[in-house]
Amino acid sequence: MSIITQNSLLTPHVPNVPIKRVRRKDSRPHDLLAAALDIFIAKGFAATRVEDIAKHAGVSKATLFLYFSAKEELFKEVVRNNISTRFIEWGEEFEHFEGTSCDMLHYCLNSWWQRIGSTKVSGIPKLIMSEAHNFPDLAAFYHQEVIQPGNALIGRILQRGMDRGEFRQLDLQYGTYTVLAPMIFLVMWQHSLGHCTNQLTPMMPQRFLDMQLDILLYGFCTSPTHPSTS
Amino acid sequence: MSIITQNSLLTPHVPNVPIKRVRRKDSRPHDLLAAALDIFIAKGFAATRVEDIAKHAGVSKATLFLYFSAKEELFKEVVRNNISTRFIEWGEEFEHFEGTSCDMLHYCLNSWWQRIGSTKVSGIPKLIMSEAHNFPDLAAFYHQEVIQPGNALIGRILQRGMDRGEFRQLDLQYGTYTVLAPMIFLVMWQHSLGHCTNQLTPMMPQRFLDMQLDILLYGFCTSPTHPSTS
DNA sequence: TACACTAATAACCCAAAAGTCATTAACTTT
DNA sequence: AAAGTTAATGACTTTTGGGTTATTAGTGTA
Repeated sequence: MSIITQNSLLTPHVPNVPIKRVRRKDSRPHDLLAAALDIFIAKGFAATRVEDIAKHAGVSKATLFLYFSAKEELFKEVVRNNISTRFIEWGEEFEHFEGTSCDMLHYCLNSWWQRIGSTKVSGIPKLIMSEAHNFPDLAAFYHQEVIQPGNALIGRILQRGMDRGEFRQLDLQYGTYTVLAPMIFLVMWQHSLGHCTNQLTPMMPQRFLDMQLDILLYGFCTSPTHPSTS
Repeated sequence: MSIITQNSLLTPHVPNVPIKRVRRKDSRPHDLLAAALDIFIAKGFAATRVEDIAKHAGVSKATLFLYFSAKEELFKEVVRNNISTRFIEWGEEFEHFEGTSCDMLHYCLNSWWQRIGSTKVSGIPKLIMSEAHNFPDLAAFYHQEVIQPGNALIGRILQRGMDRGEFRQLDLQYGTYTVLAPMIFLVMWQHSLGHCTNQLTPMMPQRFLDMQLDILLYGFCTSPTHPSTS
């Protein structure tokens, strides 16, 4: 933390030997967004220092502000890049989905796990839940950009299940929360107290999710037995 | 934020008129803990300024440090005062519980809601889940002081239910998580994105909890119908 | 080689905030 | 009421971190 810090991550060099400047206008935004994702996830929003992101991307803090007007804007862009895009995929997949609504809910949780839950991107929902209160602008942005489309997708599955007589008549809003809750719990747990517990009683997220899905479908479905995990 | 800030909350006074000092050695710790609870919950741990707590309690920052050696120690004391004490109550109540294990689980969630979930104290678990990663010491403390005893209590109910043939054979660990998840979700949601959603689609926690308990018991119990919410 | 053009940066500014300490003033005792 | 005790505080130190700006140095062109 003394003199050599600068650029030490990517181009370690002897102090007093001036650093070779590199011009890469095209790749900077991408590099910065990748670095931002890592650091935001590791530290949270408030605790992240913009300078760390810059260093991680191999540039100076001033360069970062050349490409993003403020810390909050940078973060928003990270969300758009890593999450918003997912909803387009899901939307299309759901459009053409063929199987039962049980399968659909199953598929929903599983693909969420593969694309978000099990990846580092899961740090973003955790970050938002954690800091929404201190950054109401970010909260509103995330609500509009992620929560609303996400809940709409879940609601669509439930509605489909009810329409096809596969699910009981459910309250859409609370039914959605019921699907959402295990995902939020998992994300929060793994990024917080999970680390304390895991040495003593390691938690296997897949297994947790399977169990939740089981109970969930058992409660939702009209037929007494539902098609178990295939 | 200029000259008058000092003590403005409790004893607003004209600038340049020196403040009357008050000596209340006995009540200071209590006052400071009460103030700390409010501010920590409102802002979170990192974002809370010790000086705000002091002002809220009607003393100077230096006075606070006279009674608590550091911000973290103050917070720990808040946890002990507001949560740890609850586990003594629950432990005793569970010792003498008479009814079915369904009732017991019902009672567990309901008294949690009344004593923690619906009160401002619910801000503490939310705070911990949010900031555990940045303050590993606090996380470890909370894990030992709250999570372990809490999980033990839940596990006790599940074990009791299995022993008495009321519940199916469940994995204790994941069964516990299944009970925990809706509580964590509720607390996180209400203290974060809940504020965004509540104007559009207000969520009624009681109703959410009832529904969760319903699904939960439906999945846990051996008898096809369980005693519904009485 | 000289000259623009602009990507990149070092150095700076300013505000916040945890913790410390010498000083002050309220209470107690005699 | 004078002296002693100690609760309370103002003022200070130090570090941190978001954002700005004047300067530097790559790159393409003639």
